[in-house]
Amino acid sequence: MAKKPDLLPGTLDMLILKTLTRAPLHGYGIALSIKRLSDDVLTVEEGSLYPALQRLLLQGWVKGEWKMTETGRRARFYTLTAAGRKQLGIELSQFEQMITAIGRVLRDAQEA
Amino acid sequence: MAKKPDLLPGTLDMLILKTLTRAPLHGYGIALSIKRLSDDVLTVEEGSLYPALQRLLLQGWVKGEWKMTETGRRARFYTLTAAGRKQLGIELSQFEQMITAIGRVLRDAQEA
DNA sequence: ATTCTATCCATAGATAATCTATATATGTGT
DNA sequence: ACACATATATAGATTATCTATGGATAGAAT
Repeated sequence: MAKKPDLLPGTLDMLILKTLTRAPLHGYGIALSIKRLSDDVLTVEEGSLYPALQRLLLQGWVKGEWKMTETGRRARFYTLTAAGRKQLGIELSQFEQMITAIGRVLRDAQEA
Repeated sequence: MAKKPDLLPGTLDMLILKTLTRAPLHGYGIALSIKRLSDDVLTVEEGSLYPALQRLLLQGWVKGEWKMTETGRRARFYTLTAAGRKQLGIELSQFEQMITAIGRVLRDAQEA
């Protein structure tokens, strides 16, 4: 039985950046948001999430601040930076290009 | 400058299997076909292609036979097996599910 | 009180997929 | 002779993800 992957490799950073366009969120919240919006199809494991957030911090695409949640827990909230917003644009257009290209191969495009 | 990937990780096997539904092909031909159908967006490097073909052979999703090309070269032609056809179906539906789910996150789906 | 579940962070190690680079060989065109 | 397209293949590096932990706190349930 071929195991179903939790997400499409290469898309996690884009999903996180997109999620942060709505509002700053902590890691756990990001994971929950992606899971819920995707109707439980996409699951972001901690072992993928936190390394990804480290990557994004290092690139300067997000910044992090420790704050309190509404429920009185400390959590690190991530905010999209201007560079991050720009990066999201790049990733979105590359992704769309890829998907379109894959679609052409899958639909067995005959040359015009 | 973020380097643009040649393909979306996790999609290569599917693309190869799909390509073989048209006709048996050798490795080089598969790579060319994908490149052309995708309008040069998807490039399959040798270092990705041949390991992928080994995987597919090992799984029994394709079989390989040495033959002569029209131009008189020996080349290994790959043919889709019944199991391969079934696998392609699985991968196609998983892929579509993933893309749909990613689309929901990217389009910022509000709950109904 | 204690236990369970949910919330929250983070890392180590394994696994898998892809890319870079290289090696080999033949046929065609110039 | 030389370049280019055709054709296969592997070694090694890189990167991304997953599995499996480990910790800590809050709230609800028993």
